[in-house]
Amino acid sequence: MKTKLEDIAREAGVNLSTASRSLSGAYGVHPDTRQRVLDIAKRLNYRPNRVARGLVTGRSQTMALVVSDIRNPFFADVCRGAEDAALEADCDLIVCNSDLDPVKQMRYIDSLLAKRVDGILMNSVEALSRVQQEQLAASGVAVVLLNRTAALKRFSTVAADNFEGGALAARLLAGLGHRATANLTGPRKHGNLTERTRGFVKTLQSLPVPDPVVQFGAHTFEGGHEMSKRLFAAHPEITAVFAANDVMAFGCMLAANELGLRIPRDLSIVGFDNLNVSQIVAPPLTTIHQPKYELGKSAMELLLRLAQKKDQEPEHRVIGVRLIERASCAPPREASAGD
Amino acid sequence: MKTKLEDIAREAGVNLSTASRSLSGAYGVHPDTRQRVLDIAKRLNYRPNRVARGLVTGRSQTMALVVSDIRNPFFADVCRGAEDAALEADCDLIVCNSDLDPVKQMRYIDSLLAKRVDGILMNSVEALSRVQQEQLAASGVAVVLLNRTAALKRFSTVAADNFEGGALAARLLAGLGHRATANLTGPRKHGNLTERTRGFVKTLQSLPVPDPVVQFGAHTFEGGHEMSKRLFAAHPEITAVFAANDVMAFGCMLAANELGLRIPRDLSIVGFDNLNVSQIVAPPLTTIHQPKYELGKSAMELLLRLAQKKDQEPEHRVIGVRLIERASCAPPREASAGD
DNA sequence: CTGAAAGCGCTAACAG
DNA sequence: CTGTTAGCGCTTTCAG
Repeated sequence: MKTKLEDIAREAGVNLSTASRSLSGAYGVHPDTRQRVLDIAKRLNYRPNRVARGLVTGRSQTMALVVSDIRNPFFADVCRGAEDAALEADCDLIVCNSDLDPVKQMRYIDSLLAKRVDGILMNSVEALSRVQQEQLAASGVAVVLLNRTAALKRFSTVAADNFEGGALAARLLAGLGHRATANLTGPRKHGNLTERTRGFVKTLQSLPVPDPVVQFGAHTFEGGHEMSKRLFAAHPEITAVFAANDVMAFGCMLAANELGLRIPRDLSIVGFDNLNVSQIVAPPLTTIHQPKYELGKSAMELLLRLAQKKDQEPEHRVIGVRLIERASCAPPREASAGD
Repeated sequence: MKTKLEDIAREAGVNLSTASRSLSGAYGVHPDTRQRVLDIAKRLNYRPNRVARGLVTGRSQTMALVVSDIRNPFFADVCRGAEDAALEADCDLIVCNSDLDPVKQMRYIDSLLAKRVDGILMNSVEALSRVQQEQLAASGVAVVLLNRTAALKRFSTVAADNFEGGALAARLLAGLGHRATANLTGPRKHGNLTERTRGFVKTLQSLPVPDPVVQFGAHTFEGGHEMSKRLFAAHPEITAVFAANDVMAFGCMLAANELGLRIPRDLSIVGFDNLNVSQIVAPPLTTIHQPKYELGKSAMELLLRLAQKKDQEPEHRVIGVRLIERASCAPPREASAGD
């Protein structure tokens, strides 16, 4: 039914291999012959079967991206950057949502390896057991991680300077006069988020300013919402919160609204990511900017290089962040009121 | 290097086909033999090569999703729904960002067909020429479209009731007393968005209320921003705008803020999609809700069915929408001030 | 420059 | 229940 190489070879009166060579643009074929083959291929609407080719070449021209959830706008940006880079190398991109679930993540990896993808770009590898990580490394696929705290040093990584981002938030809030602070962060195994927390806590300690109360939870809108409700109930003295990403910050804002807390009068909030929407929430969110699209793009470019030439040294790129000051932060009321 | 079926067959002292049968769980193999093979496979960390299997079975266990831009949270939601449904059927999902660019879209389709994906879920087919659509239909892949205005009736579709959504917006705004309205919409070829516009315009006319000024442009945050700046400059009399999706509405809100227009005092805005963030923008956005995740999931389930049994009648599902009233709409000032 | 032939790793008849 | 035998559609030596 589908026209195959054999059909066009027969039509052109040449051998299969000549047809193959003509189409793959290899040298060693007479221009006329080649043109003839090309014309016939076009006329017959020929589409080379890439899975057959893949079987012999061992490359699938397919990359994979494993993230916790594409609905987080951060990952959507990363995904777009990765996809654009992949497209330039004529590769397609499979996306997988792991929800940070070890079972799910391993299942995906198995499937990807079975399909012989050329490379895997992963949010994180922390959910995997040591043996699983070993297996992954042993499998030979190119891997690059989107965070730095890889248990195995052999994986390449590209990530934002999360520690510095947390530090930036700490300095801002402390500078404004906040002493009772909190931090909303993701699951303990989430490398990037806990790095931000570490930067925040360490910097506060160095200033010195009292330790923040840190809440671990789901790094989603809902997670931020839940954590905040609990936080405000247990710690009414809190005057500022640093959310380890913007969507958690949004959840926090919602919780604040529900309790009648005014931002930034009663509560200062700083996020992390600088999502597009963070400039139009109420009030516009002060946040740490990281170049999301570029991060995905850069990571995919590295992955493509790794997939091409094996046995390359792992590389570790860290990407700068910066503070974006908007309207969600102000000095604490107590500080000015002397209460 | 990688262990293959032959290795485990040799190790188990059975024939290749017996090994194959044991692993694929087919009937007709002695439980003991089967268990032995399974054990050896596990011990050797065997991963069946799915591309080899794909070559013989003709199925790749891979689906594709072609959207304009995954960074639009609407598509991220749809994508997640589609991915979850695909996962249940043991399929992976390739995602492609077309930017509604005909060349890019066709290039993706070519690549997907070459890889023999089992099905394609597409935002739209409007960007394709008639012949391209014919080719796609002739290729035999299962296709389902995420909008209803398919030029070719043979493609299945699942979409929200876009016309009704536009009508809902019209009735709300007209009921509030607005007479000078505008509509921000996407490119003319964008089926869903123009359908919303049609519902809006027709309903206004039936009320009757003066025709809105409709602006066509990029259906993105930036697009909404640009269109709004132009709109407010040319039509200062406008008191209400219906944006054909939430991200354009956000862009509109930004433009309004920049011009010092207060929402909803000076300007009412209604969006479409009911994105998560629309409840925390300033002010919370009145919008038309459509079940995004479910839409993607339902569409993928249909696609999976189509991919399984060929020659099935195309199916057309339309999913209900509803108005979510929040704080971005109010009666026009002129109406009450009598100006 | 072109042809013949040997696989890539797996499944699927068809026999036994 | 198990083994034998053909391929799936393409690339790639190796000869000519």
